[in-house]
Amino acid sequence: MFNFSYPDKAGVEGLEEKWLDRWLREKVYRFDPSVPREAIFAIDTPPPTVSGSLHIGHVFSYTHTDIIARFQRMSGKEVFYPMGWDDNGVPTERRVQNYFGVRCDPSLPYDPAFAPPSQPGDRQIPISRENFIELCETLTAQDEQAFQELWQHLGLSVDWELTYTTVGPQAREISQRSFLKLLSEKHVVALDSPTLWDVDFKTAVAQAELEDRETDGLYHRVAFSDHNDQILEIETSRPELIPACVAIVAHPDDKRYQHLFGTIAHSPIFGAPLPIVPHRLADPDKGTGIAMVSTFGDLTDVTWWRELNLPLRVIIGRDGRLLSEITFGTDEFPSTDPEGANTAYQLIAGKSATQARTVVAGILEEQGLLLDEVKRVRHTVKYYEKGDRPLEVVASRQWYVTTLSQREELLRLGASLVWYPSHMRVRYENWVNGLNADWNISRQRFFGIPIPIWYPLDDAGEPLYDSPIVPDDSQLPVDPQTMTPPGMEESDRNRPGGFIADPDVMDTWATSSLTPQLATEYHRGEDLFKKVFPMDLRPQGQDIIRTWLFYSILRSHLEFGALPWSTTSISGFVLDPDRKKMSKSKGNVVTPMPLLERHGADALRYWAAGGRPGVDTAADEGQMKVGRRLAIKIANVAKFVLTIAARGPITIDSDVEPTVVDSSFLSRLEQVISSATAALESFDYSRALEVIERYFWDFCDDYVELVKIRAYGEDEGAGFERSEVISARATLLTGLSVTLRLLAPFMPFVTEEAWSWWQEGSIHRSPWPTAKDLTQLLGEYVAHFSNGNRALRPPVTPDARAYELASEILSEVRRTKSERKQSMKAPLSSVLIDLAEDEIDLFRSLEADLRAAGVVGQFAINTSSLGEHGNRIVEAIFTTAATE
RNA sequence: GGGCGCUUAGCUCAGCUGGUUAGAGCGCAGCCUUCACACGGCUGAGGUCGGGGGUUCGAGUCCCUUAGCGCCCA
Repeated sequence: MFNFSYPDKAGVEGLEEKWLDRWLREKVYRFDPSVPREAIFAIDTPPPTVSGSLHIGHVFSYTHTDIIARFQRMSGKEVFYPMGWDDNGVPTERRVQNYFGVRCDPSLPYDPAFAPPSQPGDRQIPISRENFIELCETLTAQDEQAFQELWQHLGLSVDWELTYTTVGPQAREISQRSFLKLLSEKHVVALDSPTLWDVDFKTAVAQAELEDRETDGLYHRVAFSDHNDQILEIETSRPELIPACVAIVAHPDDKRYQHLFGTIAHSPIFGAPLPIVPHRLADPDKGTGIAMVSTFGDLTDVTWWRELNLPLRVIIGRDGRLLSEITFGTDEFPSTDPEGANTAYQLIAGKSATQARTVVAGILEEQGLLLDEVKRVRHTVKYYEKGDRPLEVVASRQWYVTTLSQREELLRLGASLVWYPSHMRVRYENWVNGLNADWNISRQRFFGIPIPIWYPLDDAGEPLYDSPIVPDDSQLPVDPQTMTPPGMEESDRNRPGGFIADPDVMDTWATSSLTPQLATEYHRGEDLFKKVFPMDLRPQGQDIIRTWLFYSILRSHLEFGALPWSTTSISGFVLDPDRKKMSKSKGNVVTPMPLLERHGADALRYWAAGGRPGVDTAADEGQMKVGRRLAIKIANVAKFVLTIAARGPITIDSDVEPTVVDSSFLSRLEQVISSATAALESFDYSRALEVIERYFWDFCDDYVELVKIRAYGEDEGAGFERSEVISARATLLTGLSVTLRLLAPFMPFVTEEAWSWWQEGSIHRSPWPTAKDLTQLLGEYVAHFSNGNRALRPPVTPDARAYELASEILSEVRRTKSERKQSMKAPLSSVLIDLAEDEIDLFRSLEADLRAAGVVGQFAINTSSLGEHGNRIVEAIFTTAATE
């Protein structure tokens, strides 16, 4: 039996605090790993970047996932739903620098007494690598707290005992072990080669981190000289690279330059001999159609250098400035005029590329080698996505993960992954098809997971890169900067015959791409991992398909030969209320906490659930208000139904058969259950909500209104049979039970509250409603209302038209009253309605409910003019003369 | 330049495999307050589906074309 206990006034205030606390205490969302794999639904949660700001976009996409998680849990799955914190990498470093006003100087020794200033000063304080890392750890811990509070307030049904981070000891261990495994299988290699390089961050970056930006550039038309000392006009936007020039290229079919192929030209100012060679990548329509090749101005230069076997003349350093120790007239930098070349070079040595450009342009102009006005152009230049200056190409030693050779397999895996929405697959395919480099995973940064490698030093103290020393598996995780390789002593570090550590850390994606392994605790023995991997769902943003999703597939493929999950769901962005993209610089970022406090978690979730999968959605407080109203309505109708139900058992002498309209209503409910379930099974939470919400308002406006008088019972004097009263109460309660459960994934707080007024246990662990439960539930409630003495007789075959017809007539009665400006309670003495012949019997079975709900004395039936009036109601006579 | 998505009521969006008078919410207008709900309820007025062409008995829904917006990639 039920324990009905509901408040006098139903509201939604304070539900978050009450239920959050209880859910945590009662471990409602705890994952039970003992069940078989088929009974598990595993989610590879996106670990939010904790150093980033909290914004409404987080609420949006995480709510989508939580709705699915809650649905799966109620459907009987044990939901593996961990939370991760992404605290790794450059964003954290940058935040620590700004927050504390410090910078990392790896040459400094550790200062155990160091404490950051309370306010960042004007100048960044240099601190040691270890001090810097400590600050990173301190700050991320704080940031994680703020995120956790938001998530809990929002009601995410995460199991907080499954939290992981992307830079902690487990992450280090898993990342390093995976690195070493790929290394032993030659899927990770170190190569000395030209790399895209950010001169401010002083690190290599990968293709996925590039961004094309349209920038102002200057085209200089420069006079080179050909083998006959004739002028050869070449256009370049980077004249400062003339000293790094190694060749000149034109398209093989370009008629203008056929006669020059095979000859030697010379660069202006520096007099370097330059072979003129054909290559298909030279664009005849660009400039004069003939281009200088430098090492390196961009990635095309790299291709030319490689394919044409050109020499290397590096003048740009890792800080983006021109190297000082360049001498012309040497083998490396040949020149017909070493003295002039060196004098000119002295003017640009040590300058930034931009400064040097101006200087060289000045010299060219002075010497009459600038053939035309310098032209302003808009062109696209590659930037590091987090960087402020164009990328340079720098030759350096980097670690790469095999990628290009896996293209076909990666496409095949992408095709076998289920995508919601499905067109997002195309973005992945475009990316894979456009790959042009292996994945560079080494970064020349401080806060990250170290490359777990040392190198022996020969007797001259030179590192032997070809024979790296790897740690024992039992040593992991290692920091090669502070730990020593097997069999060596700390005193052997940096000493001829000893060893040095690899100075680099891994790209943060090299760890984030392992979140399935991290979450399933791959490092701890393989029980959980074996059971849960591959996981079921990867929810994530569309912006990181080329990084997180792509890299995760790549790693899983290389290591396990399989997809890491069967399905991915891709969320859209949140736009500001004016449908503009939110960004810090525009200052239009919407922060979630004030909204949560103003409207409540259920209301924000309602708004989020309205954003269809993959579709960009505006932060709309209007929708949040609608959500809040819905939550209040849920509480109220629940209270009302329970008020009626609490009137208690009625004595009757036969079993109960549900009335025609009651079973008709139940068949509508059955349809709602099946379409909502189907939508949720295919991750279409917004469609499910739409179906459920529409039904919910029908339930309130039509069904409850239609039967409430009957359900009150005999003492209301409405003249219903006792069994009809029980049928109404049982159906109302059935409707309420199902309605609350259908809404629970969307509005976990108010549904839990209403559930607690009459049920044991959390609604979030109660079974998801199914069509076949309805009869059983109804039977239980019939038994309840008949003191356990009576059962449910098999329901009549439900006639869907009954509930429809009743709703239609009730709605017309309301319209009639509204049009005559009468109260809904104004009595009508007589209503004349149109019915088809075959509707009359059906109507008779609804008539008593309609008379009660519409306060109608009697209905008169007209069968002759159906359809002529456009309405059912032909005429309505008010008991007291209507004013019109 | 290539790709993907979008263009339906004043606003934000549904409309899945083509089929009865195109739907919802917000906003707007009108009405209704002691008996679930004024942090409310009921009722109503608004569109011919970006433009053009085609397929079809029939198209918002398929095809072609065109314009605008957004995103991704080069």
